[in-house]
Amino acid sequence: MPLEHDKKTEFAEWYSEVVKKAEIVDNRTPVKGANVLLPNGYGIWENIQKILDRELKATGHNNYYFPMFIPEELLNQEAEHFSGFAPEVAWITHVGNRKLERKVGLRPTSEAIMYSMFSLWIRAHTDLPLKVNQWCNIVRWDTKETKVLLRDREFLWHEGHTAHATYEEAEEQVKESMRIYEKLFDDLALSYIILKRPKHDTFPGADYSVAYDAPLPDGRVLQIGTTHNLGQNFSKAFDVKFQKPDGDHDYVYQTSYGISTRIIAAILSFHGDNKGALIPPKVALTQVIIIPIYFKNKHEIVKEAANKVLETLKNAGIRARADLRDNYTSGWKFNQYELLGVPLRLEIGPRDIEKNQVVLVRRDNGEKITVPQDQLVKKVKDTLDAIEETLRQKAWKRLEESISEAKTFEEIEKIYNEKRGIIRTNWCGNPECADVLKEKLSVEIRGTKLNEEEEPFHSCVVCGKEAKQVVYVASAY
RNA sequence: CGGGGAGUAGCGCAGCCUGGCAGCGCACCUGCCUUGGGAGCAGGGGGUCGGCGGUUCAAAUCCGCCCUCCCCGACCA
Repeated sequence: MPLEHDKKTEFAEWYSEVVKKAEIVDNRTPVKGANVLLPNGYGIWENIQKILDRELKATGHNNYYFPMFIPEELLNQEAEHFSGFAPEVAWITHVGNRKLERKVGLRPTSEAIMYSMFSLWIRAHTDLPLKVNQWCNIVRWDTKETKVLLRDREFLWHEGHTAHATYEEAEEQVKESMRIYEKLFDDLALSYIILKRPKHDTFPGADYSVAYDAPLPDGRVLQIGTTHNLGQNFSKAFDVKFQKPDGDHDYVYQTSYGISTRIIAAILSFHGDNKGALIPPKVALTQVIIIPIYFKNKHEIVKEAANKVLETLKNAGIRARADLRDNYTSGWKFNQYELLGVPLRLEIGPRDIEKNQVVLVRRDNGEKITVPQDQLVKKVKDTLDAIEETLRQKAWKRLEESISEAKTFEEIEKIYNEKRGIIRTNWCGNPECADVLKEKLSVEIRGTKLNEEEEPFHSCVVCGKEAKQVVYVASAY
């Protein structure tokens, strides 16, 4: 077994191991929580960027780049927003030996800097909607323990920010962002539950937040994406006004949404196994690895055949690579590329050349498929699709299995101790009851179903008073 | 921030108690040979033993101070 730790029984250790051995991240950097994304990891991000960027542009977003420096007074302009992020903002206080009169923060998110510019750009309803996207790095200097990709001090993300003339348009924008995200998650074969966050867990300064929680194998959930309806909270704070057709003035209605490199942690956790990573085909740096099977005196023939197959696949738009090195045995390569998570392996040796065929081996189930050369491209594409579909089905099955129901505190406690997962239960709406859950069981009220009023089926799981909502509770990263 | 553990080659570790040439496995380089599930043989390269100071003829080893990382807890958008 290539990995020393078992995914099922030692998930935390397995995760740390797979992140490093699958060459996703090298965290041997001088600064805790700020790591190197290696080609096999950054490649996932680049492909996510391509997918998202295409959709964002198709829906009228434009890419911008804003400064990463945010003066304190600007960040402070929306009080709730500031107090939400203040504890983890990194500040520049000195330049050389000279102390700055006003310290400058490194963006923990870009609302403040962006909206201060929006107020300069937006004059009238004819300037709306404004749909801004930015790809950038973010700094959130957690003093507590960091964890590769799950909680880094510096990470990459995309952030969409829009301004609209009406609340209804902003509502529509929230939905559009969700459609874009759900399409991406589908490409990544991730499953999730969509929740409207409770008040106390709403993005600082937002009217409400919608988030995607993905069930990880250890029973905890990971937020893989989020979208906020900001209402007029920020436009009032940053004075983003526009003139309406009737001549009146109003503050714009805003939304923001984001997906970060954290999602790579979800990809690894969902699809990896004890052999290593398994990168979903749509985002894998290498989709097909070609391994020549050499035999004495037949090196050149095999090498030539492998190169020919490589060309064919590349010309068909498939991200293929051939490992022609002869100082590693084919067995070693099989294991290596399984560790790296390449979804499909193609073997070609003297026997195959004679029969004018190749052998495909699926990373997800190890199945070997013999393919005539003239069907090569089609079979490879079909198999990549089949792998993705298998991963997707497994993912949704996991979500289904992770949800359970509890009426009483004792039941939650029991479920928490046995398998965790997502627990459907009832809540009175009092934040104190949420605190009790967090303190006693370290589980959080993650939210309510978004477009579905669910009738409480019991009294509040903590205090026993009348429940107002059906909520979903989980232990989160 | 509190409690515990650990820093020796890229990785994993031994050596420390009892001071005396800095080692082992994997990885890496060269050559031969091999290749359909992690081959073999031979040769080779790589070290501020976390840092600073002290004791000593002599420190990876003993003493002091500091730094970093990991685990548990607290805290945390």
